[in-house]
Amino acid sequence: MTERRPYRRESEESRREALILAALELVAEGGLEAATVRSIADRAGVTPGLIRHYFSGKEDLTRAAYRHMMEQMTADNVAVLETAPDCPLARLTAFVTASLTPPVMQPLRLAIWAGFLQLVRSDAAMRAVHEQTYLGYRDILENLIAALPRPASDAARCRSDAIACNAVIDGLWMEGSALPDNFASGELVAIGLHAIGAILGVTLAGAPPAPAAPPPTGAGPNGESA
Amino acid sequence: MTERRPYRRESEESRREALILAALELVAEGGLEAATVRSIADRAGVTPGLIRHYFSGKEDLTRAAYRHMMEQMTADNVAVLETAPDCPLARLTAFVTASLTPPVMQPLRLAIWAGFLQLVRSDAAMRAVHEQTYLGYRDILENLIAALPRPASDAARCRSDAIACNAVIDGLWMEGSALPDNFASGELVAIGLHAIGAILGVTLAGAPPAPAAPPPTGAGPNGESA
DNA sequence: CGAGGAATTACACAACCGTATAACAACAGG
DNA sequence: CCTGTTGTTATACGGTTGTGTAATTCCTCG
Repeated sequence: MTERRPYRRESEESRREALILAALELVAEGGLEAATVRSIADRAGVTPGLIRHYFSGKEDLTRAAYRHMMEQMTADNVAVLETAPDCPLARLTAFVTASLTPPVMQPLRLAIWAGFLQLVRSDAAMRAVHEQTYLGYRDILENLIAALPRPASDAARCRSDAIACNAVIDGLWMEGSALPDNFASGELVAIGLHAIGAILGVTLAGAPPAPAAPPPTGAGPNGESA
Repeated sequence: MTERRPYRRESEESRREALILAALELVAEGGLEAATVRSIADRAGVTPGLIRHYFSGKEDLTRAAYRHMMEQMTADNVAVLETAPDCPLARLTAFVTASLTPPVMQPLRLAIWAGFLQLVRSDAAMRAVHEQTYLGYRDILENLIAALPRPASDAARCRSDAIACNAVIDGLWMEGSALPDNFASGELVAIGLHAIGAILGVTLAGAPPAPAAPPPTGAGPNGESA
């Protein structure tokens, strides 16, 4: 006669979050295929059956995890705007800098993002999440650009500029995450600020707000500070 | 008594290529997890056991498929330079345009690229292929930039400019592939040329060489023209 | 303090995965 | 035409996957 494992009842919210975080960790470490129901449950400290109690299936959990990461990534990026000064140039600089430094720019996040991308293509619900997050990010960028003191600020021009600047950020984010050893510290931020400044016709001073601050140790795949 | 399936003997080269193409198609359609030995063999018109006759295992086939796609992608992009005129501006314009139009910019290619990215992180051999392809592409771009008639063409400046322009291309390539419905035809090319022109301080005429040419029908995931 | 209900575990099951191996058949050389 | 080689198929096996279901235990409420 084997003894049944003891357990504690917990709130639906904390259980769901624990399962989502476990899934994200596993995707970051070994790709989507490493995030099986058994490994997720094991890392979350529960048994596999519990997943189907809080999610209708593995696909449901996967969608929730993807939405969680995308929202937190945008939130991390937007957070810097709340403590940024009123000067439009400084706000844009802070936003771009945040996009190209941890915790937003992290190899693990690229791994998660890429791992989910295949689902974005095939699953309509996940594509909606992706589209909403992407357009939301670009909208913030477009507003920052529209607030700049520039001679001509056409509406269509602001859209094009936002797409271009977003591409610069995405491209640098991707390359810096995929090949972190090929770039010096702060190099990508300087390049990004210079390129975006050239596109917009303004000068973005690349004064680092925090001089070479390393990422917090022991952070999870989303850089959440516990 | 069931009848045994008839078959034809074929060369090692054609069999290997058929298996690689089948694997790429499946990764493009349903991600890495869709490319099982059975589905690959089925699409290639053979039985699963044959895979292990031409490859030491599934991992071996996966590596070969990744290398095949990366090499063909670079080749497609470089091909336009052979028929481009001598004018440095026109050559850069053609190169950027090719990077942001089919067959290089294709949703299926982004899917394949993302599907393999997790292996790039964990497998040293695949990371080497990735790094070599990326740096090779950027090197071509850097040479095109260095050839431009510009006032100051510092070596370090050329490197920074190449990284920035590469980021623009990568970002637009990614966004255009992930959300193809959100951009008008030719919009990404125009934005890319304008942004890169602004970064480099030159004017890139966005004269479309082929007016609204649709991608070739029935092309495989690599756009190979049979 | 006792009972109801729900959170959690435990177990079972069919389907699928990659791999190994033996049997067969298509083609080449005599 | 026949025989040997080997490309190819067929089949089997252990392991893993996602899911369905019953049993159990924790907690709340009366």
